[in-house]
Amino acid sequence: MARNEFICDCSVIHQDIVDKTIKSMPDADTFNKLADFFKILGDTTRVKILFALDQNEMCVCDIANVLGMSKSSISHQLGTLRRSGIVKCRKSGKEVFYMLDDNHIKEVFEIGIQHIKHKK
Amino acid sequence: MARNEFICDCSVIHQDIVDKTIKSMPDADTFNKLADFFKILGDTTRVKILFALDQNEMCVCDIANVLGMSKSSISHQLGTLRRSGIVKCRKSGKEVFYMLDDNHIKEVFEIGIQHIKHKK
DNA sequence: TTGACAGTTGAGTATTTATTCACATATAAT
DNA sequence: ATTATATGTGAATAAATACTCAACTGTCAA
Repeated sequence: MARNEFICDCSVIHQDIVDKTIKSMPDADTFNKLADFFKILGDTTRVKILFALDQNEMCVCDIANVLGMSKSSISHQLGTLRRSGIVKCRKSGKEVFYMLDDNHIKEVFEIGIQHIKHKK
Repeated sequence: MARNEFICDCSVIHQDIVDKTIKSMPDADTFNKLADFFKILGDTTRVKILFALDQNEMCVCDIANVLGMSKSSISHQLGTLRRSGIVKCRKSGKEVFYMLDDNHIKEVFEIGIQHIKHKK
């Protein structure tokens, strides 16, 4: 009770479960990085980009045309994906070709699709 | 060129790739649902809740104590998770026990952890 | 050098959303 | 009935963020 009043306003019902669970929890940094990873995938535009890049490497202009969006918005999102280590790029003259830099993306997508089909 | 000027301001560099990719893209609804699924996972509090529930079913008060957060915020997040079909609950007297309702969660987490370790 | 094109980027705006707060609901115990 | 406890919920606030716009860099070609 002494500790809990500083943490939240409830009386703990199952102290044993709470203690056991707290011990098993990874550190905050792991949770933050995990959430950040999923946050990146949690945007329609980025999901489309990643799906497209899973098929071919593409330049910014190609991606913009596939998604029917402006180059600027695509470039912003590619920057986000690049900083997250999910895509990488290679320059070729004036063009910059983007490609996936994480072979887990396809697996994650497949599980996601299983989820949405299961819950249709 | 005629179509592209309505879509974005760029001249398409690789029309064949663009056309092929557009054909392979799922419908917008699928992308939206996929992004929504990942968006749910893209929050530190919800990730922690799901990790905890993967170990034991727990009541709201227990979860609040494990995370060190208010019952209200936990309840809000549980509502979000419930509406997304990721957790379900059972009532027992005054208490409401929450548990996972999607066996894909653990798999998705494992892939996410692989990602963050790979990119440390 | 000049122009055209591919891409990047910072500021601004509008939308989404996580938490808090206050209150409501529900169940159990007295 | 009344009280206490467990949870749910609407409104408000603050923070995060996706897109647009305008300007910029860098590269190629004439």
